[in-house]
Amino acid sequence: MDIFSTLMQEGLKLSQSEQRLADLVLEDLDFAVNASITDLAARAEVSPPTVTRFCRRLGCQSFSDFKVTLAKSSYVGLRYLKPEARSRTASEVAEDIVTKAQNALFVAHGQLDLAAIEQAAAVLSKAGMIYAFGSGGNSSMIVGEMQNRLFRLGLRITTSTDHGMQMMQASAVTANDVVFGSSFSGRNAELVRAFSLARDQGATTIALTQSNSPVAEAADIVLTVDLPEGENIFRPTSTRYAMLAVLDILANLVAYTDRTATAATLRRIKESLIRHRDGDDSQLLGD
Amino acid sequence: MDIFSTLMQEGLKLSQSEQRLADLVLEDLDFAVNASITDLAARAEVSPPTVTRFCRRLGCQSFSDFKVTLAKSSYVGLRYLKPEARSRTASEVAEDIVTKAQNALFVAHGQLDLAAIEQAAAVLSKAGMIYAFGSGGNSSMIVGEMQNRLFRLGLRITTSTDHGMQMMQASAVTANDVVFGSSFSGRNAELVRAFSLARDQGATTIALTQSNSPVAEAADIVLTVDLPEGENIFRPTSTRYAMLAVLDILANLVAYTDRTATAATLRRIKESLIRHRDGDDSQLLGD
DNA sequence: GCAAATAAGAAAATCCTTTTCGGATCTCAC
DNA sequence: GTGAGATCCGAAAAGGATTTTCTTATTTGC
Repeated sequence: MDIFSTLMQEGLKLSQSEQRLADLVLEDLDFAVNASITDLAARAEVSPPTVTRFCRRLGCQSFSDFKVTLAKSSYVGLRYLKPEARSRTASEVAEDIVTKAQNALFVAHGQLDLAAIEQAAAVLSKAGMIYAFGSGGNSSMIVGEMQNRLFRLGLRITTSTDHGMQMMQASAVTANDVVFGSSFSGRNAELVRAFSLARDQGATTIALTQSNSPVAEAADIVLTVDLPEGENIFRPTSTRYAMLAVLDILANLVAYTDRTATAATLRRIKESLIRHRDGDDSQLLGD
Repeated sequence: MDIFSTLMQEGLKLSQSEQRLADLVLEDLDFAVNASITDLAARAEVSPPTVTRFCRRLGCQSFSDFKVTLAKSSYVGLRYLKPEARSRTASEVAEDIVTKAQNALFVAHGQLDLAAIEQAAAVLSKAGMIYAFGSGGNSSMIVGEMQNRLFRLGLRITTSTDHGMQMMQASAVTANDVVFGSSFSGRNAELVRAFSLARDQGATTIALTQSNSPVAEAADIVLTVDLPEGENIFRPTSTRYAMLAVLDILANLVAYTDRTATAATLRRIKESLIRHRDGDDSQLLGD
């Protein structure tokens, strides 16, 4: 368990002085991580022994252990709390985007519903045919990646970003098929309709979207990614990174679900990669 | 500058004892981060003052400053050095994929050639027409994203994943155009040819690829991402995350290059988003 | 209202870290 | 070679930081 989350959680039983320490640490992580025990104690208006006891209560052996743990575990979360910086220079933009992407991964990881992902992996690996639907720039990237990851495992998968085509395909599925749909906002009404049509046919539906959204409610299995997005319209959404990760986890689990079944396909891909590595080939599989 | 990279770099001028410390730290970061100065000194067979001097040489104020810096900056890198873990459970797979993605972002951020990105942004923002080329699952995702990010800024951009079409388009460009090409391996021979054709026409070429590769050498501006990829064929490449980040930075810089020019387009997009947010619309722009 | 538990600081002890100092080794010009 | 100057590095001491111990409130539960 990560110490940062521990500190933030509500139910934590702390005494008055310890709570003051916790607040101080959360409020100024930079200070907490760099200060000595006496400085920290002074600023929280407690005595040094109280700080030591506080660290022990949080599961650390000593104050320095606490500092190291804090420095490690909160590195990503630490920057998350800072107010939106107005970045202008290339270096600021780079820092900001990379940080946001790492944060998105960090937060999404904490939210992961592993049971749902495992269930989705099981369903996908047994599917007769997989239809991956998504529209708009971001979701169409996601379904493209979905295909890119799953065809390699020997699964039968097609994608569509066209609503008309999605409706027709959703009407044509059989009970053994799976319809996978991605929607960032969760309010893609056509996707909801496509799910509904597919469920009428007895197919299983999987949504990758925001929780408590129409799309989420329309699907059998829901993989949720709920991230706060900044207001900067110049900034591409960092949710993409999180969704990509969910997809990668899903694909990986599908691969592991039935290793013997996917092994043959993967071996062929690997051989193909090795065979072409030194030739004048365009490295399609690697690219 | 991140202390982890500093430690690894070759040209660092360290004395014998200091080198022994550096080796020890790199070899067992976990120990280095948790040990006291006396323990560390004892294990490196040097005296405590030498450790203090070592920390100062690396730009830290004190030993504890060094430990915190190490814990912070190497948190991601630290796990990177660990041998490939055989992950099986869903939770392990998730942890592994998220960590690798964060690592990829972390490492790529450190390698960024900001000058090249700024140059690319300047060239793109002034381009008459942009052609984005990439083949294979990963690179075609990248060029798709490239289009997704740049059309929003009012730029004229088309993509192609088809070599034949790429050749034809590359032959048809004018001096004012830009050809952007992505290749994970850097050995996409057709892309090299397309770059060469485009340069013959006087167009500017930008590559997003591995450094010192044929594709990198064939382009005017090179945005490099050099990441070691594990051997696990089941595992999707984490380089995608890094490339996506480079793209986001690029797109953001393009947006900032000429705010007045892109402002109009962005405003329309924003209005469109707001107008459709509560309607029965598929949220195309948001998705 | 009182025993037991808990909380928290003062003081002391311990341990860690840094500074100071001096000896050893190396470098390099002559 | 050889001596002046650098550099390296540990011993010892000084100075803090951290923890332990002890003690005194304060709270809790009965």
